[in-house]
Amino acid sequence: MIIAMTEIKPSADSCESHQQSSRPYHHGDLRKELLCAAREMLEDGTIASMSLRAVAKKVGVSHTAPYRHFKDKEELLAGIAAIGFNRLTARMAAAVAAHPGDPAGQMQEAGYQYVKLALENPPCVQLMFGDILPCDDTYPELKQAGEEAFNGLKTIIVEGQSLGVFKPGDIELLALTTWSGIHGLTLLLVGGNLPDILSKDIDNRDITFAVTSAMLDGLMAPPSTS
Amino acid sequence: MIIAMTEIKPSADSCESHQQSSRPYHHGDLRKELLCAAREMLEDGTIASMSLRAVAKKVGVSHTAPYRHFKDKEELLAGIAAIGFNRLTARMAAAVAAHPGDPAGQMQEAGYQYVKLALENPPCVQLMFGDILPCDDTYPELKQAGEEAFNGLKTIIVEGQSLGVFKPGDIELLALTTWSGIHGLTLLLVGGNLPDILSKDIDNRDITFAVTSAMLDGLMAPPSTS
DNA sequence: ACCTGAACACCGTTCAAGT
DNA sequence: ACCTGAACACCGTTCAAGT
Repeated sequence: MIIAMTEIKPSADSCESHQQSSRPYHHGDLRKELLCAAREMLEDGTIASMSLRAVAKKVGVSHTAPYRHFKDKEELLAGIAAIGFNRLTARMAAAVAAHPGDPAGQMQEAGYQYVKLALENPPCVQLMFGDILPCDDTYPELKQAGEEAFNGLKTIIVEGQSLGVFKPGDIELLALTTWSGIHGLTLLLVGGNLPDILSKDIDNRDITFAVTSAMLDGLMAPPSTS
Repeated sequence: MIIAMTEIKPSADSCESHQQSSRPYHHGDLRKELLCAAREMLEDGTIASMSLRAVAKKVGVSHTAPYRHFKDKEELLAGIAAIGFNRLTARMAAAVAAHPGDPAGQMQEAGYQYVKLALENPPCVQLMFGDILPCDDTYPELKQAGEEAFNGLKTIIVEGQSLGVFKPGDIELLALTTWSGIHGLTLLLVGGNLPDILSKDIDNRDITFAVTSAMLDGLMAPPSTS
């Protein structure tokens, strides 16, 4: 069964203040606070440099308190990755809404949103796709969040096909192809693996649009009509 | 200046035995042995689980000995990543040689070689592209190895254009597009992010060829001639 | 030159104990 | 229920000392 793309959670893009406030012992929602603080720490640093102990200290609890809410450091990381997928899904839906009836435009915009999100928090992307977390049923929330994001992409392709803008063909395969292209570009940009390759004055939006265009049109020359 | 793709080193695909042998104090080439042992440890485990101390123990030296040969754990990791790029370059060159005069076939084969190499040692790919190591001039050997691999791809595109098989257009951009597609597919496969998406009986070779075909042909429907 | 052992400041995780 | 502090087995890294 394919999971339908249901409602898009607003997924509050910001976090409450997590300074150690009034209550000396009981926090309002320590789980969320830890998740949020960890996400922030990830933004400037690596996954390895984000220690559970440091997160606990930032929130103002002892270094063993997180174990009341997460079995593991891994479980915390899985929570962060799930948030990442939810945000991606939300932005893709917004991209679709912004270009009604224009699947190619939707695809370009969705790709750019993907790139932008990734650049805001590269280590989070690493968490979502870097083979760090298990993709099986260990973290159902994570798995479902990932599938919802993929379904968002498939929706664009299905609409493109029904409008006759995209070629007919296996949806899963076409979705995988476009996902691969955008995903690969994103990771190359995030990883900084494109240093001298690109002209200096071209920005990420232009690069993303250029690459998605090339992907949509294909590389092969049209059959000669001679 | 673009660095030309020079000679392909055979880059011995296997390692010498690294059991602690005769010499009690001085090793023949401890640097290489450490690199090799670390690469092997990476194959079954994660980057985090591969500790410098464990590598040293496996080779049979004290846990501080590696510091005679590597400034850092990071420097060791950079050495492993460079080896990965060299192997990729070599396999791409072999893919080109296997399909003379057929750029599309070269591209498909190169893509498959990329996928295959990645699946043999996923954490190594993470090291090569996962934003873990700096891409600047900190590790010149690593940087050059990466550029050589990218040049191998560009070579295919240049030949394809001159034969009229591929569209004309900016080479860097087309190379980036195909690299992104293959790179993204590889990481999705390595990361296990494609669990229920794919039919169970289709193997990686078929998937890779299908995706690269879709990339070469593009997704857009041909302009209607009505 | 090359390697060792002790030492330091960090981890993640467990567990008995406190509120 | 929720949190703490001590304790354990690990890290990476430094440094004086050994061959």
